[in-house]
Amino acid sequence: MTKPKGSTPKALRTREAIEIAARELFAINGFDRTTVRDIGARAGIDPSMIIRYFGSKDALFAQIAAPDLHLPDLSATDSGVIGETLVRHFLDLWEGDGVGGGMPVLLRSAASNEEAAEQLRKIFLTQVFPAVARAGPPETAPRRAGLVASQLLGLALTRYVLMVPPVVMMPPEFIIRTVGATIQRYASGECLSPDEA
Amino acid sequence: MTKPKGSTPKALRTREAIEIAARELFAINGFDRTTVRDIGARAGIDPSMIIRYFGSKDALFAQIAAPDLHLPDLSATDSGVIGETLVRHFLDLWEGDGVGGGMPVLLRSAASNEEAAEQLRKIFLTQVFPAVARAGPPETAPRRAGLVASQLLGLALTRYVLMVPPVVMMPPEFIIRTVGATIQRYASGECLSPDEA
DNA sequence: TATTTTAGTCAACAGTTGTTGGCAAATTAA
DNA sequence: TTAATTTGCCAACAACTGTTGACTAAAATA
Repeated sequence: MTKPKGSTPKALRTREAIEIAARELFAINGFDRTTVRDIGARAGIDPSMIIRYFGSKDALFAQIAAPDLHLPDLSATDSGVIGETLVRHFLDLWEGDGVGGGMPVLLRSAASNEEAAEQLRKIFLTQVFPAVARAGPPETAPRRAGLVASQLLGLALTRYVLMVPPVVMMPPEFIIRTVGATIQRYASGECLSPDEA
Repeated sequence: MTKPKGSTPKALRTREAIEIAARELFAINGFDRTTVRDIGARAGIDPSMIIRYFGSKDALFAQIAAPDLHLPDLSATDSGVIGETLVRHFLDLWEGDGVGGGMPVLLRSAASNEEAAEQLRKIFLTQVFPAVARAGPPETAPRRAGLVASQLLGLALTRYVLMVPPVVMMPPEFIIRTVGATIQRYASGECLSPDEA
């Protein structure tokens, strides 16, 4: 035994270097415009290593672009501040360099990469949907979650990808208050007629 | 004289065929994943014609992706239905196959194409901004327009590009009412403190 | 009709892409 | 230290990219 192919300390270090470089480049340029040669150059290793470590460029992307949103349990928070809580959480996630940085990666790539789009729908389904669902009547849960997603992703798109000037300049507290109020209305369902599923 | 290089009826027909094919493919696959060979095949002509007619792939894209939103003059409409009017207008534009179809094209491509992103910012600046500006106090105009853009583009993103199921299923009247209310709040500035520019 | 101009095709170019096999160097295990 | 693996680099591949020039067929002009 004792033949760990790819788990020696040196291997783990370069493996992580590749992941970091890939995450940065995918976030900046998207999937298509990021080449394995670019990633290799940034990680300081030969491009061929990327294939040997991850099998293919697509496989590498799949491993990079799986962010955990760590959404808070909204059923526990005061129902009056659900919107603010959600927006604050997302801004903290996106503004920092944490693992949630996988979100801009997906947003940049989802436009032309069906796999990335599927990944984003999955995140929406498994993380945003349950969190929003508990904040209102179950019948209207899909629509409430859909509206929340449209505003939240629109914010991320205009602020981090398209970089529309006034949206970029807005201080976090301002966004939390204004957009938070919208999310609040969507999530609670106060904007829906009682008879529409 | 009488040497119109590219204005003979036959030339105009194939030129239009190229534009149509390009518009469709750009909208479906985005800029990067659309090749001149694909466009040529769909238009039924040799790929080299595309270069001879438009100069380059980028030039073709620039001509395709310049949609005119034809936004209504909101200063003339009742200030109470500004939101609904705007959302209804965008849905009509996007839902149909008209010239406004250039919007999904841009949205798909803007993620990885800086030129497309710039184009989208330009459209925002020259069309959405003025329309929204007249609906409230001038000092808050940039922020109001920014918020409007974030919700409007988020709607287009989730409904036409990412195709988040519940957002796709929403009937237009539902969107006009719910999202329209949000746009109304953003555009009028009723969600802003009076002292924040 | 004769002639000039244009539309269109073909083949090929130079560059870039993801990916692979062979070989030297370094690290690990004994 | 010596032997066994594995990390890493190099060169090259096949496929695909946008783009170009030469040549043929068609159309417009006279």
